[in-house]
Amino acid sequence: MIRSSATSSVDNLLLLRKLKCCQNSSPESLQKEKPRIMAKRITPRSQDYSRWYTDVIQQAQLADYAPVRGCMVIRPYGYALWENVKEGLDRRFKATGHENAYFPLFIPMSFIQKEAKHVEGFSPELAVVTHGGGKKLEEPLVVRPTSETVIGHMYSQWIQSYRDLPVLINQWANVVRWELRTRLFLRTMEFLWQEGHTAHATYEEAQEETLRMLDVYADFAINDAAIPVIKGRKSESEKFAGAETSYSIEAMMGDRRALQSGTSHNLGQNFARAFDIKYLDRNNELQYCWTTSWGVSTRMVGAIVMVHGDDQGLVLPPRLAPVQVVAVPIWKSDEEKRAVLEAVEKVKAALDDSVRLKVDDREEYSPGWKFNEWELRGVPLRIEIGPRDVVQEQVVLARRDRPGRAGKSSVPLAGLAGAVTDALTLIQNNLLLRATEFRDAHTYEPTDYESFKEAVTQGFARAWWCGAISCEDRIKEETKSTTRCIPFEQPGGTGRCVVCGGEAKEVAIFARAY
RNA sequence: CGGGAUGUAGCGCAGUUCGGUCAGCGCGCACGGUUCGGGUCCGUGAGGUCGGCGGUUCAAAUCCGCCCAUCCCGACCA
Repeated sequence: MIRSSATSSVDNLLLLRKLKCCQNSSPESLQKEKPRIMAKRITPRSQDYSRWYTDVIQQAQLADYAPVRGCMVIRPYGYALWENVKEGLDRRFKATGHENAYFPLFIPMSFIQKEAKHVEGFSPELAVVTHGGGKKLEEPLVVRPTSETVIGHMYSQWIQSYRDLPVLINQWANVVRWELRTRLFLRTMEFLWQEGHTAHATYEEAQEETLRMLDVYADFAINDAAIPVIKGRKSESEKFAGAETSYSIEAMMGDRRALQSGTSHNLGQNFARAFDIKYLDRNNELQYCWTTSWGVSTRMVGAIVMVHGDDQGLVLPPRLAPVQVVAVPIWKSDEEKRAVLEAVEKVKAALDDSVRLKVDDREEYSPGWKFNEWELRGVPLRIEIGPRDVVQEQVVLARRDRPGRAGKSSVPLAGLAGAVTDALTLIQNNLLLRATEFRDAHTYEPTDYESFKEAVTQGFARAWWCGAISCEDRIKEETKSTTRCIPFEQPGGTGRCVVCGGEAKEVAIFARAY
């Protein structure tokens, strides 16, 4: 995964805190403010985006900070979301011929050191176990930051012949990278992910696999997560440590910064040579395998939060939402209660098979309170059922993607299931449309360096680049933005490098990134 | 590792300048009532070795020293 200098608006944050102190100490503001609202309020995105992000995650109960620095606890609601992400990906992996397996958490230190670029890239962020059972270990064990090495080691034993190829294995696991600056879901010291590892007889097959899995990621992101992504190749300086070529899907977050949301690597024969992964071909000649690896992590959850969320909280795409529909009954008298709950039973019967439905019949909270709560938690569709609805044999549907009255409509109880699935489809499509429009509205095509510098403060810059590292470095140094990827979709022809004016054969996407 | 800041109830904070009813407020939580179509309102109550250790003092949340933790900036980052 690619990371780059994350300039967050910390100064603002500090300022805010100070401001808040001052307000609190002023006696009149202390008494009359509506403190109840304050307690559950989310910082508006426009005021402080990163604070909004953590507010939403904590208040929606996706995750919480762990007692260990840089680590987080994924709470049941957040884990349910992750499980849906897993399911969507896993289904696609199986459909493309992959099997799941599990490799160990501990990796002998010497393994990591076998591939030169791999060591170089990973050593600064390794967690190393030196003692076990009260004794110093002969050889330190690395807590896996990724598993190319152990898996390569095993592949070298499993693969003898071209008949054994291809090997198509995926594993769902946790990995550890000793990060200095962490953010919930986006970069934590331990995170959950999936890592696919494949071995092939030829470069072409490996390349095909690498691109196939990138397509799988893009398909998932677009169709399940409703996140538009740009597929492309990583620049030399941004590629995976040990890869021949890296590819990624890049998405634009709500603050217009980029987030790499999945990567796929053609590892060439680098790991095959380091781990001796060889096979006999049809001519009885010994050949090195060609391997690939590809991964998507819990970072995807962060992307979902940042792409769709608004100032009321989370907005979850229906395909992935742990709760797709929440029903809130409303009543005053016991009599009404009976009638309303009876209607709720009908709703349940109509929807239970087709959607993930939750009935919130808690009596200790008012309907208004529940509305806010479930909006904060991002439930795509709400059903309100009160006495008036019972009389008219209808319910009120409220769409999360259109807050307030605008998103409400009355539908008859008869045929509710159809109306609900239609609404969910509508919401799913609308989220993707909205995110795509937002991204496109903030994507620029600067042709000179001055406008380029402005563009990367506003969103994505799609610009000609000569491919020189010096130009890339200058951009990074002067604009804090990085090469996100060289998109597959190219205008064709040649242009002038936006930095040096030299001949450029490709355009690249530049942006400030997480 | 360098620079900055913070640590007082589950959460957010006041109190620290000028040591002495300084153990306080709001939210949350528990109980009772009242409300319920967009975060009802009222009452009662539980809850804290003031980050830790040491020092100064008749007296320390408050002053001094050391330590620890967290956050931010920088460095670093497939």
